[in-house]
Amino acid sequence: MNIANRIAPVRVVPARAQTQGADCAPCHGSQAGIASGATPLKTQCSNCHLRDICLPCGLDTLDLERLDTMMFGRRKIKAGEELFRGGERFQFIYAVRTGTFKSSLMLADGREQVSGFHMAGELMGLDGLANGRHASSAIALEDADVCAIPYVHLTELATGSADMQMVMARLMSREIVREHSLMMLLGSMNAEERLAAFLINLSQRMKARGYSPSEFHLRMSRAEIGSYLGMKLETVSRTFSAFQQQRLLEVDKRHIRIVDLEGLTRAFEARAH
Amino acid sequence: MNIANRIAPVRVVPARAQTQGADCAPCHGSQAGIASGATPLKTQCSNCHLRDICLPCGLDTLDLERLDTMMFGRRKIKAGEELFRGGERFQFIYAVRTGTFKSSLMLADGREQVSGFHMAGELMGLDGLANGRHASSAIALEDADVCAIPYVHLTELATGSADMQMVMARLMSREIVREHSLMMLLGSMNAEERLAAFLINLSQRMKARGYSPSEFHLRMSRAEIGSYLGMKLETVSRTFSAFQQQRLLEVDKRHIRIVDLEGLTRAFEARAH
DNA sequence: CGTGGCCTTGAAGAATCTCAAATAATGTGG
DNA sequence: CCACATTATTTGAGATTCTTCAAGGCCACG
Repeated sequence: MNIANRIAPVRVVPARAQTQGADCAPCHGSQAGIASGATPLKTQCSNCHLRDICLPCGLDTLDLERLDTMMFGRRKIKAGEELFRGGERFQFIYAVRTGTFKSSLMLADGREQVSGFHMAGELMGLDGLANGRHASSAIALEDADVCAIPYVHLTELATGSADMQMVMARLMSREIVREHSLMMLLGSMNAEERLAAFLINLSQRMKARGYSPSEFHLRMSRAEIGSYLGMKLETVSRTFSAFQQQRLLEVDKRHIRIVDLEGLTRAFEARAH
Repeated sequence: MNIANRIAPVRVVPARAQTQGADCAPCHGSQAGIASGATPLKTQCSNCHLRDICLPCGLDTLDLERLDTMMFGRRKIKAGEELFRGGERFQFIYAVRTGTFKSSLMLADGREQVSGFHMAGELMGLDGLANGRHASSAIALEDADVCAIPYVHLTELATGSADMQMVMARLMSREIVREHSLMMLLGSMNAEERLAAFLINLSQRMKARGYSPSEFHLRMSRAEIGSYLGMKLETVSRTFSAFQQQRLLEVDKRHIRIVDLEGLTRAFEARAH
């Protein structure tokens, strides 16, 4: 089993059908309830270029049509802005259309812990159901664009369709599994393994979206990577340098080129014992 | 905000209604599909002493009656035995009735990472939905007794009831939030903070079940605590000793008495910065 | 009463963090 | 277009925390 698959998306069987606990969603016309920033755009899940890796993935034509009847608002978020904040009332689930987000948890003393990075087709906000309030905040790392999916509508839809219910449940479960991987990583890996796992996971997600899996641009800072991986930014930086010296990567600031994927994979399987 | 609340259960509003992503479930009569160990016992959710902290929590009388019509199998597990294993086909969600479990993830190289401890009224197995296979294993830490809840039945029930759907979704979301807390802990706390958080969380869960919050018996070994908290067993042991010297605890092997809860709470809020 | 498992403790070593400084990249206002 | 402020990144060196290795004690069990 490939540990990299456990780091976030977790893709196991047919691939396509499980990109991540995140997905795109139908989008056409804004709707009451969408807070500021809603743009009256008309798009539908069935036409969305992300349909295969997003929410509708796994649904049959009938359910897809029903999804299309929903009026999802679109929302544009500028780099650095919050999509939602921890503690805020939970109303929507958000599907990333373009851009990248980080989600993070706040401690009373102000410490921040990044709990995930989200790219096109991935969902955010699932943690809000528990208490009716978002547990985490979502912040755009670059200018971004999301579908705001009213949770109540989704529930209504699910009431009639077992498939739809299944999809929802699976999405949440996938989020749980994704977090499992992160726990694993935080609980029992060293710096090199963590960073290797992170990069391999990113690589796979880029690939799933049609981008080069071996060369990409990081949207997050060293500090954010560090927070996510449970290490200090200096350690992240040093580990990047180490990988470069081992000729596994070529690093130029945020531009990454994976030179030796096999080696990188070994880097996080190579446990002392 | 109390970080302890973020360590596992995460209880925010009225308390009762959110004990943990785990719950008891109706139990009467065994049913086809329950593997070995099923015992034909007849109990119903509505009569279960765990009903307020388990699955039925939050359901109205009608839904409760519908739950009662389901035939849940009971299963006894001896200390050290597996309830289910990672990779196994997902069929049931399990509610702890008596005893304590640990759930853990396996890495290819054999390393184990404990991802949670589960006590009466808490649910296990929610991570199986994602791929139709359990991602983690559940092992009894002492002789235990569970309700095996066939997932498909639950889905059927949910198809008719928005409330039931809500309950399910909330359970899963709670699991996500619970894991958030662990991530936070693993990602940004030192040994003392981790152990303090762990003990405070345990204390709260004991209290919610009617046991003394200040004096209890640990069901897990130092190694298991260590795995869960991302530290070595020796470090766990040393940290226990340190707390004892600081007169926060009295520790006798697995018997714990919290002498100074306030101090313990400070112990994991007291960050260097 | 011997054996194995679990826990505690010490001492040395390794990994990571902290502090500090230099460099590079970016944006601002003149 | 340039000087300057700001932020992100890299790198070094010492401090700290946690781990590793090792030894001994306690307890339950056969």
